[in-house]
Amino acid sequence: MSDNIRMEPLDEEFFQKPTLELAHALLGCLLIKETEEGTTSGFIVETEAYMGPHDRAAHSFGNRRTKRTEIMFGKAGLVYTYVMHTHCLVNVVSAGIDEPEAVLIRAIEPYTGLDLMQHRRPVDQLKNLTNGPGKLTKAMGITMKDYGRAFFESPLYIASGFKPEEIAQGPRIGIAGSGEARDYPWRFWVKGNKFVSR
DNA sequence: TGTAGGATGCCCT
DNA sequence: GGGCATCCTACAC
Repeated sequence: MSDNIRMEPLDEEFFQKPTLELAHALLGCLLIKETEEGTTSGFIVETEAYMGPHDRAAHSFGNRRTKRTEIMFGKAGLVYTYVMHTHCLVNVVSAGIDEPEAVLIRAIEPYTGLDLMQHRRPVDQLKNLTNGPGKLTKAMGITMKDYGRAFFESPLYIASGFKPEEIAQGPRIGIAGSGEARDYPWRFWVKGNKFVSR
């Protein structure tokens, strides 16, 4: 991990790359959320790509365009949050206008604001604080209010972090009912990082 | 207007 | 490994 971390948003252009490439590139980046309670941040260590109209596991499968998925049709770098059961999950919109693809942030390694994160989400072991998509949003205070924001602007943004030594790739999680799409190796993680969800 | 079903997490066997 | 909390969305009537 680099010791000269800059907590400044990446350029909008960073997000303008093919979705699978973006899912790769986001690993090691720093995710930052500023709230009235304080600022928390963590390095992205696990992502999943959702490839739009032809990906049965994607919300935008078949070009489904609803109030919920609308933001996926927007430009790369926008924030797509949605509620799953009792949790809020956060995605980075990718690809071009009218190409509803996205990258789900599945896990982060806590960096700053540890106290605030543990206050929001008390856990017995640190590794359980942010090792899942619903966990990290709660710890960082990411909610539906962030829907439609941009990851290249405060208060919820992504900065450069460290360059992962080795990246692993495999099938996505929690999409068993998505036919053949469940086997696509579109999940990426920092190999050996203990905050990866599984 | 009703209802089925999750890109989850947690607690129990 | 399985059940359930809990709630919004999508879609069927």
